[in-house]
Amino acid sequence: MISLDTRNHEPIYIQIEKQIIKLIRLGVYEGNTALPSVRAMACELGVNPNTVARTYKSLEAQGIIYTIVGKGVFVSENNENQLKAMAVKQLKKALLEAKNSGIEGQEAINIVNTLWEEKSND
Amino acid sequence: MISLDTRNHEPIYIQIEKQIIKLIRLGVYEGNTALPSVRAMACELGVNPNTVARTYKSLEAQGIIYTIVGKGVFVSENNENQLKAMAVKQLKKALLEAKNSGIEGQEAINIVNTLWEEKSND
Amino acid sequence: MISLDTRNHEPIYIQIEKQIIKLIRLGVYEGNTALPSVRAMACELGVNPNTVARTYKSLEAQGIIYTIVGKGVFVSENNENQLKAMAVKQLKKALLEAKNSGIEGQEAINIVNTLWEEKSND
Amino acid sequence: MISLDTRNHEPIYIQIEKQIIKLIRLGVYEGNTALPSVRAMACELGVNPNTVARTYKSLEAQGIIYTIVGKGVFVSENNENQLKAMAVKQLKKALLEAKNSGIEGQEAINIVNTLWEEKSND
DNA sequence: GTGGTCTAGACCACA
DNA sequence: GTGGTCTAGACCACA
Repeated sequence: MISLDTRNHEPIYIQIEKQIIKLIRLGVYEGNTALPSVRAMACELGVNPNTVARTYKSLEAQGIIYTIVGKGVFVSENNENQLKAMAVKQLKKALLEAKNSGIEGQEAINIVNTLWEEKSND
Repeated sequence: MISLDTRNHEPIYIQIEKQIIKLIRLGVYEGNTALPSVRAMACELGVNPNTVARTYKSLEAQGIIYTIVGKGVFVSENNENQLKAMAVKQLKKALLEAKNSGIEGQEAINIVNTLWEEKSND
Repeated sequence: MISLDTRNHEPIYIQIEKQIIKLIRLGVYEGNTALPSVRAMACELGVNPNTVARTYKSLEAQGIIYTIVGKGVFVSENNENQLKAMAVKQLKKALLEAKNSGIEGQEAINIVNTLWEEKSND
Repeated sequence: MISLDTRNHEPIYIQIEKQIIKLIRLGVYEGNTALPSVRAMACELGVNPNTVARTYKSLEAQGIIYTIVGKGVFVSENNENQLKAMAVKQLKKALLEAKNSGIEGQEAINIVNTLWEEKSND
């Protein structure tokens, strides 16, 4: 369910992180259920366990997952609000850049309308 | 006119690039006029000439500036459309991510309205 | 009477250990009376018996409990002084660190006063 | 200036972290001056560069230092307040544990008085 | 078995 | 030269 693009300059551990967040958002990984172990995930993705461990550490630092040493890594409960807040924050940053690039509010709204009319795609 | 934030993890050459683009957009650097030489710009900003050279290379690769060997670096003419298209493309990408993160169109529009009401800030 | 916080990174066996010490201090477990067996305690807490065994081993190494093979695990007599001494030692260590971090004696006393005014909380 | 105790169960990267914080507090490393590079520090301490990198990442996450990729790692300015707040927080936690261990406020104050009378030692 | 730490060392972007 | 990422793999505490 997770695909890596090694040509992409985005670090692998970030690519994994983003896709896990998406999977949590979609409900594939539910609250308090275990994620694949570091080793299992690493094996599945064909990357080094250290790389997955880095992803998990980052997600834990954000409160999205929690680890129990010796038991595994688990999805935090009720992180909907948190994920939403992260998305809003990113959107604001992007919109501010767009504004600074000379895009008018009406243009931005037009783009929003066009994109949200289409069917959702992941 | 260009300010660098060394604490920001955005590479220096990208920070310079973005601000040159903004200055071109604002008309500070006009079509077919010369930009400061690599050395002059580097000296003014207190950075390594290699860094400015990297910025200019990137801008040239995008067609925003052009080099005349032995004479200097010049702003391309009529790159308004191009700069606009770049900004729109970036915005679309960001909005698509927001949509995939579960943000509703109306929410996005509300954020747009809030941000564009405020006074322009750089 | 013992509650575990799996999200806390403090190892489970240490959490159990601290709470047993507190229960002994509070007189819930009295001298020469038996603690629940490893299996009973593990079952009650929903943890692996190995984990409880580790706790008991640690408590025995500190002389707080003793084992009679085939009969069970018992609370040592007269360990008040010992528990007190342990607590004082830990406190001294923490205060020394605080002092080395530049905290003034008066500040420390103020914090003490604030904390001891409040109602005891576990 | 930094000494490691490999027998100590405290991870090396944490030991380094604590000692760098102390050196910053003591003014050995001043604001906006560079720390030894990852490689230099690793060489000096006889540890792997990755270990030092982990320390620096952690310090950066706490805002105590900042890195400029390609240039080095620098001490943040004005982190006195921050370092102080960290120390106070740690002290509060330790005092709360002491209180829960049955230590009386007056005893804690006595220990404070005893320790702060002595000459400061690092 | 599970995550955490650490080594040894490679390659990369950046300044 | 500087930090960032990644691999390969070892050893450890913990459950």
